[in-house]
Formats: sequence, C-alpha cells, structure tokens
Amino acid sequence: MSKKVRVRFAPSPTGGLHLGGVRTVLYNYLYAKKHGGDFIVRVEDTDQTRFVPGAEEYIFQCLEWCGLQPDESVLHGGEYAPYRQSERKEMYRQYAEQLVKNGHAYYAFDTPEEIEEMRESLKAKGSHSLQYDYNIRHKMNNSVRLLPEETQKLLDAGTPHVIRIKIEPNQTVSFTDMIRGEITFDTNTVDDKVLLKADGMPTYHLAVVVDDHLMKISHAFRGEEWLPSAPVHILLWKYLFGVNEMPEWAHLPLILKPDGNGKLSKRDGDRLGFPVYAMDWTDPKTGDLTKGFKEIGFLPEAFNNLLAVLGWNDGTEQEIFSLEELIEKFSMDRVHKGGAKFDFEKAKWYNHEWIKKLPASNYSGRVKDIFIASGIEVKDEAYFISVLDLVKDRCTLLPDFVQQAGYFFSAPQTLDTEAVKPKWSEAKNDFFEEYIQQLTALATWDVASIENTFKDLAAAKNIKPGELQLPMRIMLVGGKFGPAVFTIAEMIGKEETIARIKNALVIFG
RNA sequence: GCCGCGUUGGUCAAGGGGUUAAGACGCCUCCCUUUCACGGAGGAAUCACGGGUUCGAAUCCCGUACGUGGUACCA
Repeated sequence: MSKKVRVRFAPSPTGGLHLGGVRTVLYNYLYAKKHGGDFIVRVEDTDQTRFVPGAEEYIFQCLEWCGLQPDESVLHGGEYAPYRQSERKEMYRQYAEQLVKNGHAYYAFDTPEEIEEMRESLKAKGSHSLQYDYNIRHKMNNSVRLLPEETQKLLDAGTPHVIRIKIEPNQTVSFTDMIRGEITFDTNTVDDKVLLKADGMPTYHLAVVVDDHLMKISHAFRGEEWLPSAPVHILLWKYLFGVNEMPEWAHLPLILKPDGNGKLSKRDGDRLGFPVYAMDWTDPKTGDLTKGFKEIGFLPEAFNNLLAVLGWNDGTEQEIFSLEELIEKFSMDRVHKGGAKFDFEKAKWYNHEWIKKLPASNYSGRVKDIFIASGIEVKDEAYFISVLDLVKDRCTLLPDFVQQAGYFFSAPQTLDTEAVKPKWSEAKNDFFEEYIQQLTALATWDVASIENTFKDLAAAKNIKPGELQLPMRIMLVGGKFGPAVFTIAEMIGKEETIARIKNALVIFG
C-alpha cells in the first residue's frame, strides 16, 4: 500500500487551455508534491481529426507560466516515454485483442450509417436507450452475432472494424471516489464503448487504462464529466490488469458559468468579458484570438490561488495561499462535491491581493513590457520598481499600472480641469506663481521641504492648504488619484514639478 | 427519455444532531485621508421543498423539485 504517488494530467491538444483544466493540473500537482510523488503530463492525441497545430506547445507554455512543471512529459522526458498517445499507437491493439480473446470484447463491422439506422429504429420503437449495448449487439454486424469463420473472413478481407467492450448485463460496478465516496452503476445502463477505432487508434477509454497501468499511475484525478464512463474503465481494469492494480479515483467538480447554468465555456468569457483560458490562444484555422488570464494582467500566484480555492478550502479562514502553502495544506477529501460558479470579481480580488503582497520587483518586468507597449519609456530600473511599490495598492490588473504610475515617467496628456476650474481663483493662481518661485529656490528637494513650503505659503496667503492640494494634484497627476502629492513631487523631481505647475497654470488661467 | 452526480446569502464558502449559521467577494453606510486607493468599524442578504427519525435537524433517512454531467469510431 506504499505505492509511490504518480499522478497525471492528460490533455487533448485541441485548443486553448481552460481554467478548469488548469485547476485539474493544480490539484494533480499539489497532490503529487504533497506526497513526494511524480506529476506526469500525457498528451491524449488519439483523435487525429481534432489535431490542432501548436496546441500541445501552448499547453506546456501555460503550465510553465503557472509554475506547475511536470516531472515527466513529452517535453521533460521520463522512463515511461513516449508520452504522446499517438506515438504509443502500436501498444494498444494487443490489449484490445486480448480482451477479444478472453470474451470481454468483440469486433464490430457496422458502418456509421448502420448504427444510425439502429438508433432511428430504436427511437421509433420508443426505447429510452439508444445505446449500442447487450440488448442490440446480437442484432448487429459484429463477431458476437457472426460465425467465427464469417468474422475471420471479414477480418482477412481487411474490412474496416472497431473493437467494442462487451458489457455483461445485470451486474453492479462500484468503486470509491476520493471525493464522493462509494459510487455504483448498473451495467444495464452502460453501453459497449468502442475501444479501438477503425483507424487503429484507441479511444480514450482504452488508452487511459492501458497508459495509467503502463505508467504506474497511482491516483487518477479528472473532471466530473468522466464519471458516467467510469464503469467502463473499472471493467477494463478488472479484465486487463486486476482491480487491485487500479489507481484511486477522484472526480473533480465542474466550474460553472457565473450566470445561468452549465459548464463555463470560452463563449461565456467572450460574452461576459473575462478570460477563460490561461493564456492567449489564437485559433490557427480562423486566426481568432481568445484572451488569457496572463495577458490581461494576472499574476500566476493569483491564478493558482483562485483556482485552488474554487472547490477547495483548508477549513480555516485563510484565503490567500502561496503554492508552497497549497502543497502543504491540500487534501482531496476537502474538495467540494458540487460545481462552483466562476466569479470574475473575486478572481480580480485575488490578483489585487497578490499584487499588494508581492514586491514589485517580482512582476516589474511584465509591467515594463506593458509600459513600453503604451509608449512610456523606462530608463531607471530601481526608480521604476520604487514607483510600482508606491502605487501597487491601487492596481488590480497589471495594465492598471499604466494609469497609476504613468505620470511618474511622462507628464499627463490631459488634466482633469473640471475638478479645478469651478473653484479656481486669482488668489490661487498667485499662490502657485509664488510657489514656483519658492520651489526654484529650494535647497533640498524632499517631501518635508516641498510640503512645508507649500503650507507656509498657504498660511501667508490665508488660503486653506486643502483647497490647494487638489489643484496641485491635478497639475502633477492629471486626475484625482495617486499617492500623497508631495511624495509624487519629490519623486518626479524639481524641474519636472515646476514645469508641470507652469503648464497647468496656463490651462487653468 | 435513461443513467450518474449535486443543492448553505447574488457569488465562493465554514459548519456534519443543540451555534446569535463563521469568513471572503460584491453592494451600502461610516471612520481615516481635503485625491484615489489601502486600512478600520458597521449593515442588508442564506440552510431548495415535503415528509419522516429525534426531546431537538442546515446536519441523519426517504421522496419531490431544480441544477448539472454523460448518453460519439471526442476527449
């Protein structure tokens, strides 16, 4: 029972990486790391019709951004290679044949049209099951009905065929799910799933069992959408390798759309204006770009955090967790059974918390890129980071820094004159004219000097300093936001401060 | 239709026979700050429904409703 923990994430490289997928990765990763095990990524590319160029590389880029590196994968190697199912194609047939030999599977020669016909007639009869199962398999074109010679003849002639699992009726299949406990199925409701397709590729059902066995997977975590096909997998384990060898299962709850009902999909993100994919994904066929969490300005720390607690918590009031803490505290039995609606507002809150929590140097590189893209030049790295640290309380998404810190690097393009003009007066104008003089004469340029000069002069002019601070802020910042105004003056320097006041005076006057 | 799984404020959720049913997001009010945030104090808002079991049910059991997933030679 002291089997080494080995878990796997098995994506199908068909497009963008959905946040639910990332959460599955996360839970796998956390479980593996907590128990000193291995995290494997196996590419499930058995459907050649759904091959999408670039999708596989993209998935690994997403994992890298999240900091969830596999121990074994297509990219990272490992002793159970290859990790791409298309490259393991030859391995699967023998298991399928073995099942046929043992009477647990059979060859089926039905064409798609014939199957369609079968369903139509079943529907016409008012049957509530349209499945290819024990009820109808002896009426179909397969080796259950055919004589062995007939079957052999078709096989020899190279007739296209699949191999289907033969589900015995009137049985009960049950297993223990780490999250849901005992789950039971009646085999009468399970259909004869295709195991090996006509093109020789396995379906997911065969491949997942064979590969989990070959790769010595100890725990299999996947989305709840797989629950209905679990009995097929259990049976396969039973017939092929024995249920004692079977990994422990956990079916993770789904992530639902925020409004209405149903699984969260890319479409919902487009419709509601938030990302669903981890990173930007461009469909190579249509050229359509779908925005990712990374690109709209999320921090990987926040992304992991918010995903981890969407369906899990440690039982305390803690909400902010680093990856290390998650590894330490994660446990599958505290994962929820029910699906959770995704709340983008809360997601943003997590990012805000992480921006505040982390030193700006942690993400200054990314912010710098955003600045450059906005046409703002950053020359002094240390100054840049100190500015970011000063304003980070005001930023929820990385691009917010452009608004919140841009004026430290270039004078505001526009001034919020409406905030000043109604109360503007000759006296205030005089104050600033004279303030410029005094600032120019200032020996030391620091917050205290700038502020004291301001207050002394205001007192001398008999104007409340408060009435002058907002204009001063608009002059330097352009709007009603930002940290203490004298701190800003200190940081942008004497020359720049005076220049901005002068410029504003022209506009206000 | 059939099968599986689920259901605590608008959302994420703690609690698993006796609690004033935590906390967070969002919303509202106030304090701090003559900016915006941060921070702090407060507020509105919840156990899907119906039956049991029990002295006592959000908690256990059974139904119902609702939701959700599956029902492919897709994963």
